[in-house]
Amino acid sequence: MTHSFQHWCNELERKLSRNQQRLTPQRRLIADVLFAQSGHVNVDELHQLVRQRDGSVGYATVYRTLKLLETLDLVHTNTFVDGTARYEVASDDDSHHDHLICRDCGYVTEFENAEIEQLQESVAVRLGFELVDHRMVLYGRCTKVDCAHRDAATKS
Amino acid sequence: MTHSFQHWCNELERKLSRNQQRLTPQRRLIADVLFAQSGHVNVDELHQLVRQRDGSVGYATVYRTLKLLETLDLVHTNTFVDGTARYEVASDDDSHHDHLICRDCGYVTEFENAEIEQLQESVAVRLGFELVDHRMVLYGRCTKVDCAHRDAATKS
DNA sequence: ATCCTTGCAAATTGTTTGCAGCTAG
DNA sequence: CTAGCTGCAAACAATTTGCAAGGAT
Repeated sequence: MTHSFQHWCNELERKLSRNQQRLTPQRRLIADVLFAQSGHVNVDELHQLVRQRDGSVGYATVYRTLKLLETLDLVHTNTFVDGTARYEVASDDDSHHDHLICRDCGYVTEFENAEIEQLQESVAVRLGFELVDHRMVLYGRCTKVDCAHRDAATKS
Repeated sequence: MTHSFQHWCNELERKLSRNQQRLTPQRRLIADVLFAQSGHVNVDELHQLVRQRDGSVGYATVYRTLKLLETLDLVHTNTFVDGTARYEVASDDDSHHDHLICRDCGYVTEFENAEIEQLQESVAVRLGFELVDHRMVLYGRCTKVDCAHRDAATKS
């Protein structure tokens, strides 16, 4: 499950100071905004949201901060929605969720499935690999006549 | 299983002529080179290989041809190796394979697993979607001390 | 003082497009 | 001829980088 911003931010500060790096106002702000979004923001969207709170933050800083957060393993990246990099806060525990995305409206749902993960593990072993990570995205369509999530698409 | 170039190329010609499009020498050459590579070539590599046989073929033609082949469903695209688009010949039947990629050497292995696909189907249904497609990539490491595929990496 | 960070602008990278000439039917 | 196709160069979009100035320790 996702934890509190407080906790996540402490984690961030701790990891930064370990490398003589600083939790600057810009970084804290970007982290805050990213955390507030439940997930899958791209750099442009994030930058705009950040600017609403501090108009002086530059594009490059958002890029650099996200890359930093990624190397600290505090956010995860994916590019499956529209090719541009999108970010989401990494979960605290070692749990891993995958994504199901609607081809009609672009709505993204998250899910976990231990059974599949187990099979992935055994596939890897059978092929002589130690499984480190995986990415899985299901593409589908709402089964209703009118895509139930179509509203969600227009908002983005 | 993958079929013969002959067959695949006929398929290409047929689909092209259906839309008053032509199987030009350039397109045939690109198709040939792509087919010869077992898979996962990017545009740059492909372009260089093509140029070895015909130095006059332009970059844009390679891009356009690949996009064309993709819309005709004769090749598949993926970007999971290094972010750049990579291509592989689409399989004849409706079988679908996924990829296992070594974090150490970048070697790509393919596999099929019906059990996982079945579970994906049921996950989608449970969430109210009709499953259309999926992408799955496993990231691992060779279990040997020396990555067994390291040589393959240096060649790319 | 030192060294991390920032904002800006310029540079890169991967990919797409406009256009004039060429080619097949 | 007409329409599709090509190569080139220019255009684009996403991301990265160099640099001089600002700020924390």
